[in-house]
Amino acid sequence: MAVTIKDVAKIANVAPSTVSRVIANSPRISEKTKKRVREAMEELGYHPNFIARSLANQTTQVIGLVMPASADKTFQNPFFPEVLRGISTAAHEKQYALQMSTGETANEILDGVMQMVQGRRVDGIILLYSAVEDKIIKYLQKECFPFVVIGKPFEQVEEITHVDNDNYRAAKEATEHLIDLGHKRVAFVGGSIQLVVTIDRLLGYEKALRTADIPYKDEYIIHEEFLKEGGQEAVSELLSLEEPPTALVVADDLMALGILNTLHDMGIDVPEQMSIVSFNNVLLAEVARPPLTSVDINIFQLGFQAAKTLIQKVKDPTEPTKRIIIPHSMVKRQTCKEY
Amino acid sequence: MAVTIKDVAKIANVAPSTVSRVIANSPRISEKTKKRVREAMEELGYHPNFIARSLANQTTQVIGLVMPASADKTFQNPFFPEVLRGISTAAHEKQYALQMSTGETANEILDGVMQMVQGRRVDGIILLYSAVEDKIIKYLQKECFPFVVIGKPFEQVEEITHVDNDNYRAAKEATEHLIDLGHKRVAFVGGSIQLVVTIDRLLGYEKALRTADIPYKDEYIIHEEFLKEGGQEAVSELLSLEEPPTALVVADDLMALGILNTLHDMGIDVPEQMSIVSFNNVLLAEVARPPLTSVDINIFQLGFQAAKTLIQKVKDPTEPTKRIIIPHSMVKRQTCKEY
DNA sequence: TTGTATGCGTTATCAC
DNA sequence: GTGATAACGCATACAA
Repeated sequence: MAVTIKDVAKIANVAPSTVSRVIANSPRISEKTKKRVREAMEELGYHPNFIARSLANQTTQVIGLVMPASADKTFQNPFFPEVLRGISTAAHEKQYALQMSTGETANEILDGVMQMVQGRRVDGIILLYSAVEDKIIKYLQKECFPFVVIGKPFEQVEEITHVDNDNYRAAKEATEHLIDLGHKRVAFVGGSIQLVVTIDRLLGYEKALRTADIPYKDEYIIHEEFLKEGGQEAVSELLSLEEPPTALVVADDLMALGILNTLHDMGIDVPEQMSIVSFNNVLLAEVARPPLTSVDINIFQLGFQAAKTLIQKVKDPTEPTKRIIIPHSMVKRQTCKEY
Repeated sequence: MAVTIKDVAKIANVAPSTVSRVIANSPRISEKTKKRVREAMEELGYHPNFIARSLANQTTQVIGLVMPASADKTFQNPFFPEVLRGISTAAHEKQYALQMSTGETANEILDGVMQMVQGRRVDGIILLYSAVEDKIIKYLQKECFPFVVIGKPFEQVEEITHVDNDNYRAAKEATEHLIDLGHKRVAFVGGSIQLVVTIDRLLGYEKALRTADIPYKDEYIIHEEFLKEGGQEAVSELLSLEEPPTALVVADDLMALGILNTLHDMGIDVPEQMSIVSFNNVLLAEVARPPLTSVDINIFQLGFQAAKTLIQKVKDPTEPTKRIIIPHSMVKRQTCKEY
């Protein structure tokens, strides 16, 4: 059995409660006994038992993370390591640990979340994605459990604390950039329409077209969670239209990479024959050939602010609902050209 | 306050201990009372408190994960989401939760591990990488805490349970493939020499050369944790040699991608003027242009087996030390050509 | 400033 | 089969 607070108390000649107070650095303990107790802790190699502490004060110092289903393609996106890094940094600063959901399907994940919450394993939860009709959000709301969403909630935007980009504006700007370059036939290649981010970016794209008086065509809109096969299909579909697009707004760097390669195989030059703007600006964007013009959404900050906000909320449940918008910026590289 | 075992006991008209036995599905409780208790649990919406359970039976059902420092480039490698998926799958099967280390530097991470262990937050630990002179391993050994390493431990290979590929043989085979194609000037581009995997692959590479009676040249060995700038430098360095290599063994797909692009920029055709074999076979390998010939190391299995093995070890501490080797296989795509 | 007593929600060891 | 009761290790209200 490990060394406990009692052992320390004994050899420091104080009561266990005193040791507890020293750990909490209570101001009402004399420096003298503090020192004595600390020496005893040192001597015995004492380390507080977090589980016992959690049980006593009903708080775990753990944040639960809900990732997309691991069976999901989304999981492979470089977006996740980077948000994780942001979350991890903020959590570490405030001495919080991170616990991940496991599960391959949405239902398994929901079960996992229920375990975390009801089992009192975590103090709060961060959802790393936002999808339509999300059961998890509904559950957490019902339970009044502290949580923060990364991305825009599908419903009740005003009532749910979230950290997001202004994806509508970002997509609008990206599209406008293409339009400014003279493109009139601009297509949109998005990820799963189940993801709110896809919806927002699509709306921004539409808005830009409308403002520029460019007709919106259904054939120009493609949704796929593809990487390789899908990319090929999507691209050849677009190119076989009577009026193929001259520019693409692509929802994600990873997709853009796939498209870039498919175009390369088809002998279509980027940016000479096709311009591309994508989103996220992960490392891949720099390393692609040609390097991708991509909208930097500041993924690290997305995670960092989410964790920070959640921790505030956990510590003070009266904190009001917040919406935090992380700024974006377009990084121009070499995939866009005048038309 | 949430509903506890006592509440259930009360309305089921039994003692709390009986409820506990029902939860554990003890055989010495009559089906009749079991049913009654379960109905009560249902009615009240009871969920067991994991923290309390952990305290009582000294086990958390949580596995700790030690990732590389988040400041580290390694963190960005697509390797991690994939091992995570493997670990997550195995953990989920056995009802274990996952807790991640946080921290930007090696020391911060060591502190975190100490918290996990001493704070009794986790039942066992998986190290997702293996580096030379690792303090964490030494600490875990000293504490006799159950852990498994993914990769080969730098020291005491026989005494540490680990899950690894035969990286020596994998690199040897990759190099031999190049040699079989007629290449005599084969260079090695590896990641951090602090990583044991790099060392193993380098040794395999050397062995292949020696076996084929090809002299080993220091100028042909490059180590860098680069992605973009580094890649450029490394490549131009190699190419400016009097006898530049005609083929490259690259330790990682991500690096290979960088090199591919640098070569492309320099107007050097792959595979016509330069052949490349890389490792890991992540999605990137397929999506690169040309698609990479890459050694598939079965990352998912690496994670899956690690978690499975750790759980066995946690449940039965007398389990002997194990070394599990996950098979690899070379996936030939389009980056190699006869010389 | 410090000690005592009690509770946190379970599990486990006795009894009966 | 089931019920008291004592841990598990710590925090805290209340005393002193």
